[in-house]
Amino acid sequence: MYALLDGNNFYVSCERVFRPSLRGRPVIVLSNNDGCAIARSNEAKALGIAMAEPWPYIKRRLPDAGIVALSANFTLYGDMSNRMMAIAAGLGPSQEIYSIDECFIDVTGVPGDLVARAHKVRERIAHWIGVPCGIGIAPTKTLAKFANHVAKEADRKPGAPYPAHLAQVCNLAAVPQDELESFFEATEAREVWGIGRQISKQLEAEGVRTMLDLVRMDPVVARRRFSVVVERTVRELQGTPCMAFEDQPAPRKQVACTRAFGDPVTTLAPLEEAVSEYATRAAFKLRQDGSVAAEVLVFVHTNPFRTHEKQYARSATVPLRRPTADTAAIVQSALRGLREIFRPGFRIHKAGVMLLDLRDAHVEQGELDLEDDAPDEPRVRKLGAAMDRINDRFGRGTLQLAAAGVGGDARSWTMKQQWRTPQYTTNWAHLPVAHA
DNA sequence: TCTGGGGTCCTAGGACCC
DNA sequence: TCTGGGGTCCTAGGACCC
Repeated sequence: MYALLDGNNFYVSCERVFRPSLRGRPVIVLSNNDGCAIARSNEAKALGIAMAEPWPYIKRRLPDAGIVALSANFTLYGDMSNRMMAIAAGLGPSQEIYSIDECFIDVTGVPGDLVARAHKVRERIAHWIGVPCGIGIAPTKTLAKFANHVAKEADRKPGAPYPAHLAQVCNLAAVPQDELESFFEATEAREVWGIGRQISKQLEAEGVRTMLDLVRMDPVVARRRFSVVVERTVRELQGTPCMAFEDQPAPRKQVACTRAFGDPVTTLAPLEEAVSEYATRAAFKLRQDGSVAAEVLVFVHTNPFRTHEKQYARSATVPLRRPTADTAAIVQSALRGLREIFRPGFRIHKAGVMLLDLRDAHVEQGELDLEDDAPDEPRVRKLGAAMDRINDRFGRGTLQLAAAGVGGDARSWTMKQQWRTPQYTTNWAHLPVAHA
């Protein structure tokens, strides 16, 4: 038996904890570069603001709605997430953190009234963290996701199709079969976890419109007509667990740092700065994971939405001399790749660095040192660790490679973040000051 | 006259998720 | 003011091996 707990409108709820005046108002959080909406309060959803709707469109469409738009503050959300997850873990013996705002908890064998226990955890999170959340309980992960959906809808719009007593916490296993089927019938197939835009279109063509149609599908047919992925979803909806519970997160297989620019870039120099910075950040993530990379991929492309502009998109994969997490080696390789793919005459909109073919840093393939300039790995690692400690203590960017650029204002490529809120919980300098 | 059977590994592209 | 960023998994097809 699984529980799925997730924060309601998580990013907006985090912002509201520190600015209670935002409660009851339409609030949205924007993507990097203040591009489009990535989180919406219920009031914003009621205005018809869609996920990923570009901010300029929203403003033009709803100039007088009193919408509050905030730039994404991932440092804050990450810290609030850690706090929420720590309390959520109390729901059962093991937890899988699935994303920044949701986790599965294996509640198999937990004694007592599961629903009452879930309500207590919810209240504790609301009280201690200040973020509202919903909890769904069911025999499989896919059904737990649906139970969570029911809990949220019953809270937002009690009555039909989901009764008020299922608000906030919904244990699907306690819902009678005929009522359950009425829930399934009231839900479109595309709402199901794992059924996206393409598959739902294909399902519709086969006459599968509601979740009930999907539940009644023969898994063998699901596999033949679609894929093993759809088959698993169907089986999960029928109550057979097909998705592993991963309380020990598997090591990542790739690490990326990519950004769209605040203003388009046309020359090599600022691109080199940006790519150096992205490579530095990616290398840092890699060290945090305890991994090393064997390949660096760098890419640039123009803005694909500006169809009237000349388009250009290229990437280069550069093998590393030996697997490493050394910032200097990774930056050098990324820059080498960049110089290979750069062509003047285009308005470059986005660039990124990806580290591929990752391995465990503790498993090292020995080799004969036949070159004079072979890097001294232990010293390289010490240098990297020392830089990380200094940056951890004095702030990110205290020490950096000169390649990433030094001229503050000259860094025109940095993203726009016009309405960034303070890092309330992680930065002493951002603490509010009370004046007597 | 005319070309086996069984397998692995890699890659690109598609689909999905939050 | 004009469209995010970071991931995963699956599949088909090609190259290659014996």
